[in-house]
This record gives sequence, structure tokens and C-alpha cells, in this order.
Amino acid sequence: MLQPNFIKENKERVLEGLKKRNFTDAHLLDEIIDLDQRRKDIQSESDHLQSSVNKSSKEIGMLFKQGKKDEASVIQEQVKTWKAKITELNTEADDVKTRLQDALLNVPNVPHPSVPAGNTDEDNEVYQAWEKPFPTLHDGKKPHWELMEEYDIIDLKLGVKVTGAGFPVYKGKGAKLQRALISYFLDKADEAGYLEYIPPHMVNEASARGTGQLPDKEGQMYHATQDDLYLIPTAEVPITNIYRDVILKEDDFPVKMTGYTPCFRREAGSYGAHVRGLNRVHQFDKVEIVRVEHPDKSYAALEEMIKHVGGLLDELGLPYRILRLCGGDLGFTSALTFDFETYSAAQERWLEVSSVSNFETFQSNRLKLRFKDKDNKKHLAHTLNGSALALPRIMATILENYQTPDGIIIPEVLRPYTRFDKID
RNA sequence: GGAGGAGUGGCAGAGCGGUUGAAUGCACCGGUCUUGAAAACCGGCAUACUCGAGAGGGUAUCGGGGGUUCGAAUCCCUCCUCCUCCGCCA
Repeated sequence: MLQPNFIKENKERVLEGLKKRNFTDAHLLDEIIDLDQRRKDIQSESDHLQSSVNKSSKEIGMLFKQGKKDEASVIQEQVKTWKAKITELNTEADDVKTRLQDALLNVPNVPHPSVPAGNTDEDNEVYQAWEKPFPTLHDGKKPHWELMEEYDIIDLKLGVKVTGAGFPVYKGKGAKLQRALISYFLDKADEAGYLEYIPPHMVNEASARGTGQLPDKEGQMYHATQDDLYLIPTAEVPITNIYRDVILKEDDFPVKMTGYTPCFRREAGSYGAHVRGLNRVHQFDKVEIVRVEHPDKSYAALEEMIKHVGGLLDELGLPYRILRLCGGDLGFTSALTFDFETYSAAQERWLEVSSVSNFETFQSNRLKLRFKDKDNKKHLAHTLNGSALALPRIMATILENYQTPDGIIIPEVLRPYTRFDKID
């Protein structure tokens, strides 16, 4: 969420930036500026009256002590009229604040200058292409959903029986490979200096609001209504919220956190042939990296995160490319996002396996995540996060790219974790 | 789930309708003293919003929200959290 003052002081810049994501509602920005001004005016008027009330109340106290009841009751009458006016102002203030909040929630983050304009994923910029050849597979190559069944390692039908569509059951070597990937990713994050967390897998409303899942993506989360808790769609939510309402010191930076969690997404409205197998599921595993940074350092941090994710894919030996998302494809809360896609050689498609973003102050404003500078002045910190990595499509790509007529070869780096080198 | 008790500043802990944003102690920061340190002494030390060029001012905040009152940390309602006991349980 942007700050009204920021919008007011940078209106042209904000509007110019938002054009890249097809947001052209200058009227909404004006409304925000007006509502914020009105909010201040009401506040100011109400404060003045309250000040008079407070003074008079003290006076009444004194008069009572002195036994001057008559004088006191005269003032009491006056105070009552002030109070009525204050009540009136507060009612208006509530209304103005609600409208201001609603308006602010409809303004997406301002894209970074490097974000290309565009509407769809067609307009994303290839930031780093794959220069080497793709794996060449044998003639009997199969997509991962067939391999899963053939080797009996991931069972979607069983998931349907136990839960429903999109809840895969991992079995035997499939389960072990999954666990190996999680351990490998966590170990790499640990080596890179990220502090490991195992956060709750459900969050309250305040947390879902803090990272922007609410109210923007209400329908995408599973909601346990009886306790009003949400199943997390990503570890970003509980982990980033660790720093909600926190004021850091400058030398607390950088804050680097990681965590493995299952992720739950309703994926309402997604369907079609391209979501077969593991391409899109309701529950999946992911290792996330999250950072809280000084505004001057956040883009260097983003760079570092891109290298980290790229390093994982290099070690796994998976072909990948990096995209800089265009304005239209950029998430509501993000200023700059890079997507990683691996090439799945049997499907002959690119699959998104990671998304690394800088939210600048958009999240921290909602989170009230700030730091004090040397002069003790408070500023909003920058937050970033990235998948490192999301498991299902990595699994899919490994199964497809490493298939041979005799089985699926396990990438070298995972063997210490799997303790087998082939699925057959 | 049932019955009790409790939530006050960074921590500890007073206050229980009227100069209380809140005593006191500890911690912290600055100063005096000291060759240096400690001790002692003096001073400072919350957050948010807002007005002001600034100095500074106003308002709100004693777990959250609502209410009573001219006035609430103090009374009432409600929610949350923690502690003790009972029940259930991985």
C-alpha cells in the first residue's frame, strides 16, 4: 500500500509508473489526496475541541473541590455541546478513513523504472536467456505425469481419494526425492546466510493483511472460518510477518530468513490442459527466502537473490531462463519481479519455478516495518522475497529431463540426500 | 472444553474516578568527579497522528475494541493473550 503523502508529493511520477501496468485512474489518486486532506482537517478540528473539553474538565474538577457546584454545572453544559460536535466529526472521520483505505487498497505498487510496459506474459523481457542446448531425450520420452505413474512415485488419483484434485501423494522414492530437494534448498539458503524458520502453516487475518494477501486475494486462500485462520499460500506470509510492527536499527540489516512450508492455493478459475500433472496443484512444497533491507541496498539484495536461485538451478543441471516481468504481469504488490522458468524437455515448455521480487515499501507500509536511521528518524524498510525453490515444477522438470529408457537419473547434488542415484 | 487469576513504559513494579503520559527501581544515553574504570551525583530517556519554517504546541495511547462520566489506567461490556487447577489428547 502506498502512503498518501507519497502519492501527493509524487503524483505525476506515480501516475507515469502505473501506466506501465495499465493503471490510468488519475481520479483515484486525486480522491486519495483529497480524502487524506479531509482526514487531517477533521482531525485537527476535533483535536481542538477535545483540547477545550480536557481543559474544562480539569477546571470542573477544581471547582468541585472548592465546592463551587453552580459554576461547574455551567461549564458542564458547554462541554456537552463540544462533545456532541466531536461525536459528529468522528463519525465523518470514520467514513473518510474507510473510503481512504478502500481507495489506497486499489492502487498497485509503482513499478521500478526498468519494468517494461506491457499487458501479458508475451511482453516480459528475457533478462537472461538459456544459451546452451536443451537436453536430448530418447524416443520414448514421456511427460512427468506419465513417469509418475510408471514408477509409482507420485499418485494424483490417491490424492483425489484422500482429499481432492490437486493434492498429490508422494510415495517411496518420490517422497524421498521431494524431501531431498527441500533439504538441499534449505542447506543452500543456510550457506548463503539465511536464518531458517519453521513458521506456522496458518495465519490470522492481520498477517494475511500485512503481506497483502488480504483483501487482494481473498478467494485464493483456504479459510478456516471457525477459527478465522488462513492456510498459507506461501511461507512469505508467516515469515515476513515476523517483522510486522517492528522498528529495526540500521545495523540490524540485512535481515535474511528462509523457511520450508507447504503452500495451499485454491487456484479458483484455473483449468485446462496445461495444468496437468504437477503443473498446478492446490498443495505444494516450497522453500522461500525473505529479506528485509535498507532502501539503499534492496536492489543489490534482489541481485544477490537472483544469483542464489540461478545457482540452485545450475547445480541441479536444469535449463532455465530469467524474465523481467512487464507491468501487466507484475504482481499487485511488487515493484520489480524476476521469474525463473525451467525448460521441461518432454512437455517442451517453460515452467515457472521461482519468482523473486522487491516490494520496496509497499508491504512494509502495511506491516509497519520500519527502521531508525542515525538521526533516529523512522523510515519504512524494503521487503523482498523469492522462491528458492517451488518444488512441483522442479520435480516435473527433473523427471522429464533426467529420464532414460532405464529410469530417472538423480542429479549429482541430490544424491547425498536421496541416498539412491536412480528411480527405476 | 470447564473453574479461577492476571495483563501498566525496554524490564521490574506503584497507582484503582479529577495537574497521571503515568511514582519508584533497574537498564539505557549525556554530563560532573577520576590518571582510567567503578561508585556517587546531575540531567535526559515512549509511540502514533497532527499543527508549526523552527522553537514548540495539540490529540490519542496503561492487552484490543466498545460503553458510563464534565473527567477513566482506575467503573461496566466484549474480545484476545498469559498463569493455576480440572477434563481431553499427539
